[in-house]
Amino acid sequence: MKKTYSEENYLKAIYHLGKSDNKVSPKAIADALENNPASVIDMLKKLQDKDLISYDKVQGAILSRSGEMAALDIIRKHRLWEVFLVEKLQYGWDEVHDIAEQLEHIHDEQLAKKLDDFLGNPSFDPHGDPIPAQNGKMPVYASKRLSEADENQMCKVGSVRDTSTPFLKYLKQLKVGLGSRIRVIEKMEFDQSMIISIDEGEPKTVSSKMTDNILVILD
Amino acid sequence: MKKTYSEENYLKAIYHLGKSDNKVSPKAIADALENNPASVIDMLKKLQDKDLISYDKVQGAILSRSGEMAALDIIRKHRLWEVFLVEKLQYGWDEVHDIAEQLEHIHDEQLAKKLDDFLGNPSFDPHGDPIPAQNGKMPVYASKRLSEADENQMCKVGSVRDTSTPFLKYLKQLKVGLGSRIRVIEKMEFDQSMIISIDEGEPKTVSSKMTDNILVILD
DNA sequence: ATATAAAATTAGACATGACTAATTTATGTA
DNA sequence: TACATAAATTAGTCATGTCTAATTTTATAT
Repeated sequence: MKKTYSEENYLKAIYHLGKSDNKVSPKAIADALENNPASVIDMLKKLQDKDLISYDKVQGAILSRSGEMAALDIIRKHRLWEVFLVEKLQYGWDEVHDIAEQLEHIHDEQLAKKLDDFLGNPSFDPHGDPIPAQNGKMPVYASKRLSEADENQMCKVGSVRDTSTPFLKYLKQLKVGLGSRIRVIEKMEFDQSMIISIDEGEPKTVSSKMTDNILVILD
Repeated sequence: MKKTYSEENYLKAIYHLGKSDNKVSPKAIADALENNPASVIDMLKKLQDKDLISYDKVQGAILSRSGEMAALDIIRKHRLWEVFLVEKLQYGWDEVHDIAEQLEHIHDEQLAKKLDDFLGNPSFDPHGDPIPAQNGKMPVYASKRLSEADENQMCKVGSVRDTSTPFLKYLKQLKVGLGSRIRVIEKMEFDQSMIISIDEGEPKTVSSKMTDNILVILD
């Protein structure tokens, strides 16, 4: 039961969208995949026929057991390849997303396992995201969004939730990376923006869109 | 001017078929790609429109300059990935072809270069085939087909011309690998089969199909 | 030279996965 | 409640790359 490139991308998108507790609507999927809702509905029907998801207007799209395993398998491969690209090929962490997007679709029975072993069985990818095990289990570790940290709190960047190239480039510019130490100087009530100091540098203002997408470990 | 997966496969096939001096006919391409001549003709037209090849009934398909560069680029990537799979991920040389067939289509400006550096700039892939440089130049070394060797000639396996899984499995069974020493014991005039000794082992009979696809360095 | 076979070509169809435009269903607000 | 808007859905179209079936061209053998 091999899946097409497209099917795999839909399953992945549905998985990610399903993590937040909102219902996974055709519109949401269309936005995530940058295509249109009509196309999405066509594909949802196909995925439902293959028992990879269930879909109805009220519930939205929900991954079946096999759909979720398939999604986790793609995500596992995506993140393992990201580790490879950064650790072995010396790419920057903000450059690897699009390449991993392609590599994740390579089909081979043994590949993920062999790559995993070669990389030393990493638990997290270069963005700090957990790499699912073969059985689909996710390694977890305590973390909060930066937006949830209190004023004067010191914390360490553990991972980023948005791994799009523009966001990562923005972080690079701010000199924020995994492990960067951030002190919350002030939280603006009205728009949730924050003034922070990065690695004890001068204060900078960042939006809630930024702080919502950074996961930190509190000191 | 990025090429599709399919276009890349056609260019590669045309390149390989063009190496032997036969004309590259729709039939030959169809056989190589395991599809049918009608499909091939459709694609040849598209490739011609993009100036990647020229095609007419008499000459067959001929790669243009840009078509050849594109083909060499795919072959370069294919062979680099094969080195990676065998050297780093511990695959057997008979297992990697189908995976490399997928990996060769990954698009990224820097990838081939970075992979090449990571692998230590290898000149030959695990099957002994030369890896084109970025500029398309092929490393060369003297070699002949085993079928051209004389009786009693001692030689060393330098590469294989057919890298299909069935052929490689057959070689594995015969215990023939890169560097194996082969002595030609007898050549049968009538069907060009040969009796050979592999690494001084007991004599074995092999067909001309086999000896035509093994390249050797004469002692 | 001509019959026969093989190869090349054309025409028409199909699957996949996308699109636009029109329609229906929900949701939210005055 | 009723209108306005957003979302979901349907119908029809399109590009890509494939196929089969028929037809034409080329090559081969007697």
